Amino acid sequence: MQISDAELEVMKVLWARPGISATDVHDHLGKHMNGHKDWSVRTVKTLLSRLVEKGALSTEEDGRRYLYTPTIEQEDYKSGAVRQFVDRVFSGRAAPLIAHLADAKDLTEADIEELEKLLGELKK
Amino acid sequence: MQISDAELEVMKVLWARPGISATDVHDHLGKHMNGHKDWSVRTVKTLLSRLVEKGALSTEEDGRRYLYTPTIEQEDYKSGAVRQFVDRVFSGRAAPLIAHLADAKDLTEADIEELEKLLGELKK
DNA sequence: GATTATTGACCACATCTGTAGTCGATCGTA
DNA sequence: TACGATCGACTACAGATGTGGTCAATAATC
Repeated sequence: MQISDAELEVMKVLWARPGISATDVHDHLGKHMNGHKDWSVRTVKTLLSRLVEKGALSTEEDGRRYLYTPTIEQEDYKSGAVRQFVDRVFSGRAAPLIAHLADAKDLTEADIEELEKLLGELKK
Repeated sequence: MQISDAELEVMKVLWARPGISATDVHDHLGKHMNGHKDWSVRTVKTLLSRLVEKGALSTEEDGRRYLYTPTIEQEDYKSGAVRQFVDRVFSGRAAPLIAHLADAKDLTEADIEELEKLLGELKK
């Protein structure tokens, strides 16, 4: 189940607040998503429809409108996305990916601490 | 500069062997890429053209044909791809990505060792 | 009650992608 | 030298994606 960039933004809103309407999704996209998502309501509705078609969202009627809820957990989606990405760019090898993260200085102090904690758990 | 999935496979061949012809790229795709890339030569040529258009490859005439060479380093591409991915799926936070890698058991023993080495360097 | 706003259903349309095909020129081989 | 293989240029075409419009029904407001 492929989810496009724009669709993913919509999913993020619904993962944070499952069971809201198209208009609500539109409002939250405007407000919370750093402003750079100023799609029209139509556009958001199209994205919602496509996500329903794809089976990523389920709907519940609420009077004349629909309330949307993700059918997949965000964490499950992320796991799949990570695996796909590692396969695609790093031919399935995870370590080089981490090296790149470090390179790009995308790792903060906090990230490094978290990494250490993770490593501790992995070695158990 | 967006590079699609299919185009990336072509780039991988050319990163490994810069300055080869379309036919050579086609042959290497068949041989080395786990067999699941059995595109026709036409398809490979289309991908090459698109990559040239996008500026990802440069060409050098060699008689009647072209030799192709990447204009971007593979490592640079990877860094960009990682950053984009982290932005898109993890809203820019790298640590959760690593947690997912661990979750998905995509990390082998060797990866974990490499991670430790990396951590050592990061803490310096 | 009449007008306006909202909603879902369906439609539009350009660009990107995957996957080739056609054509005219040329190169190598019988 | 005639013919098939190969090359690049151009064309094709369906599905995905980003972005939104139209329309008819209905809800909300003056």
